[in-house]
Amino acid sequence: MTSQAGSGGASTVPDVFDPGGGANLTRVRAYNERLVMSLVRRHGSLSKADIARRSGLSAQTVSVIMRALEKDGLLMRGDPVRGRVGQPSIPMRLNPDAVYSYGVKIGRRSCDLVLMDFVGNIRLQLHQTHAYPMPEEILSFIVEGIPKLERMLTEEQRGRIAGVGIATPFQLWSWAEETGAPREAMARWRGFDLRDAVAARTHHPVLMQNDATSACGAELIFGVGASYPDFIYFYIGSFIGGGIVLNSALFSGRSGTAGAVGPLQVSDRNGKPQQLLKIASIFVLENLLRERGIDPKPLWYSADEWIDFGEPLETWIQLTAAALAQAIVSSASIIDFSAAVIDGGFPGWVRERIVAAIRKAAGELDLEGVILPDIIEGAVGAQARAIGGASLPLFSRYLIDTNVLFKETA
Amino acid sequence: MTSQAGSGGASTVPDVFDPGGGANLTRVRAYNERLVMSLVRRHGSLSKADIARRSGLSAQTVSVIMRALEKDGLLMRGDPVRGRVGQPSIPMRLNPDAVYSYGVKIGRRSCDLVLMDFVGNIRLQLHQTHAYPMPEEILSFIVEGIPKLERMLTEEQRGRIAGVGIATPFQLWSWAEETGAPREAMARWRGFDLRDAVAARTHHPVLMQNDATSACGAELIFGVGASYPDFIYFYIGSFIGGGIVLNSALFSGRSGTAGAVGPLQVSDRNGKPQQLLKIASIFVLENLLRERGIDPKPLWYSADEWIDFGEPLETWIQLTAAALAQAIVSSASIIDFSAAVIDGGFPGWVRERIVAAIRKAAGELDLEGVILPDIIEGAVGAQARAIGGASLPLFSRYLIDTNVLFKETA
DNA sequence: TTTTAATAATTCAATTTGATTTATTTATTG
DNA sequence: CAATAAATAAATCAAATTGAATTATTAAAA
Repeated sequence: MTSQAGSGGASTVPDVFDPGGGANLTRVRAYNERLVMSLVRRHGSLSKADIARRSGLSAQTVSVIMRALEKDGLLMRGDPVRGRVGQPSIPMRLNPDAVYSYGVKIGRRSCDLVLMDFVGNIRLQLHQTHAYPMPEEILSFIVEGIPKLERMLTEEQRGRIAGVGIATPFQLWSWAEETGAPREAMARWRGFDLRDAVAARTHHPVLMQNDATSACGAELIFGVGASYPDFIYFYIGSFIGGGIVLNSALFSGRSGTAGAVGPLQVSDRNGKPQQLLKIASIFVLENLLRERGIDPKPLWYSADEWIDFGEPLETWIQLTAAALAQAIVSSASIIDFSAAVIDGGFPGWVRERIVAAIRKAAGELDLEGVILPDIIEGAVGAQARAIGGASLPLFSRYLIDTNVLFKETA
Repeated sequence: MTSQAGSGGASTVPDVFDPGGGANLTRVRAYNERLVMSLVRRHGSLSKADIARRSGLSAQTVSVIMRALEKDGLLMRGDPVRGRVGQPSIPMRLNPDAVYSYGVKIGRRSCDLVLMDFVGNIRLQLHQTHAYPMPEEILSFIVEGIPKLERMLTEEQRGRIAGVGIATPFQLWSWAEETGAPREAMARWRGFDLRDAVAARTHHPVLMQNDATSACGAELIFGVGASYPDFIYFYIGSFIGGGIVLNSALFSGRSGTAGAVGPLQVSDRNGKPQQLLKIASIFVLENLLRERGIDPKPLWYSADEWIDFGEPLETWIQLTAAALAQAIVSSASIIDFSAAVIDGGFPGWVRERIVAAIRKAAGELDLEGVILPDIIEGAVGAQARAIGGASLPLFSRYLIDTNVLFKETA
């Protein structure tokens, strides 16, 4: 039965890979608490009886859990709802001030530090622009920015900060060529562990994740996640990236690069196989503009201030849409996603045009045997990456996550 | 924050999609029991202390669980292992006779009914060939075959049958054209629910799953699953199909079609975008042989009796490998699979040549930004689909499955 | 060769945790 | 006032953990 297993490619293979660890009572409680909070978050507000029905837990269990969460300040009771037979129900909702967390977004032209509350509102914010990102500069921006923001909080509020989540492109050094940053300068990112560096200079827990994956996470918690249990997310930035949600959970994979989407093979307009990121990225539009003697700078001032560049923009949109349509069909035949979510560093009217073009292009492909996912626009907006970063510490402490139940077996 | 969510494509969208239900004590126990059995299965045999270390559960808990499983006849104790300091350990292994289950494979030219034991050995077997599969014939074969096999078992053994698992291609009627079956006859599969029909005529629980997904499941439990926590699986039959394993669990997706892989977009030799199944399927080889005036029948007698057709076979292998290489790279940029497993309805030497050709072809693609999965041969062999079918009832009752912990909230 | 120490596997008994069950109270509509 | 639904208190039950004890073995010292 288990005769031979092929000789494998290059990497070494673990002898036997164990499934997750065991479950116990304490973990069940932690899991159920997170479940309750996730349900409340999803629906805005729910009564204890509602939660009991939706979770399948007994009313008493839910009552105990929710009273504890209320006592901890995580939940707040709303005004009793009358008008139906029986005792009025008391809707419970998340206390926006229960938990804060920092989100950092590192971009090609700018860097953001935001303080987000428990329901996803940005409360405080710092912004810095740069010609190209440098490790030392970014590090100071973060570790000096944090106390700067904290001076605007009370002692009590500072105690409710869950941590710092950094959303950054991976392998920053490989940007150099296309973005015009000096190669030697960018090479300094190699071997520089930003997470460790920040962690060494703040007492908050620090988490780091790919920027597109983070934006995807923001969409899961605060955007389309409530409507779609699984989706593939594309974030069109300087380079296109993405993320994946399965069973209402961010799936980042064994190596953390699931949903990278950039290297997806698509056919270009000449029918040649090509990587998706060589077509559906903003740097391509930038080059297109330069070729036509147009100054591409307006692309970088602010995502909301693009001007309509006319023909080159339309050309780029068409090529991008054709490539994304293929990518969506391919991904749908691997995982039956219920939606493909499109967002990026551009204004809403560009996103709208891209989505419309993708829908059109997808309709023209051979769809036999595939169920085409709903192709929709992202709902979170320009700060998706920073918000996704900020939600990392929330994920790790308050949001539903199957892994809460199982022990680490290291 | 949650302003607009795009207008969606065609399908209707649920208002809010809830996460899974709550967890409780009984379910924790059920989960831990399955975990113990999965660990024992993976490793062949393990002592209680080994299980405690690997699961993170306390020694006492493991002791209680395993004694109960032994009492139920699911586990057997082996000979004490001496030679190390301390009390000798008692290796526990699965009792092969603890549970039996039926597996059905419906194929283009034949149908199999097997009785599998708890460790994946086929104990009894029926085989039937046909020009093309017809609902009534298949149904009689199954419901008459079951009592036929059961007459060879003792009363006691019959009581230990977990159920029937059917592995079948979906949408059988859409085969007609390429396989030369009469279109009207195949149309009878439309609206025929084989699962219900079988369930109505046997007292065993009946489960059904796509044939390629089933083969993938067999590979997970009895094949390469122990070495790779996540992989994409390709089964090259009349039409190529596949399956997906994530976190050591079969992922079949919302609609059950995850891992269908057939509609994956790849470039054909002329650079045109084409569906994978139009290139990497055995019916293509069949047509190739016919074009050259060669009788393709040897393809269908038995998977192990192919003859070397020379040039047309080599051509098909090269085209198939080129297409699969692209499919693997695309899938790896969506999910960072650790392996791509190749199997199909052909002899081992063909599989070997295909895998070698894929490795070569993959090396020639643009791999920037992707980690190429190990490309390996399937380890289970010709009966993978039937074995995968038979393991469905095992999955549903004895194998680890995160869902065991959570309530159905319907 | 005998004795003693160390170690590992296993199990027993008591404790703790947390969900469920049952019964009760409260607030509302019709 | 009857019916109904929400919420909760007390008692019960299931299962994992903790700490201690038992058993079987090897390794090393006398």
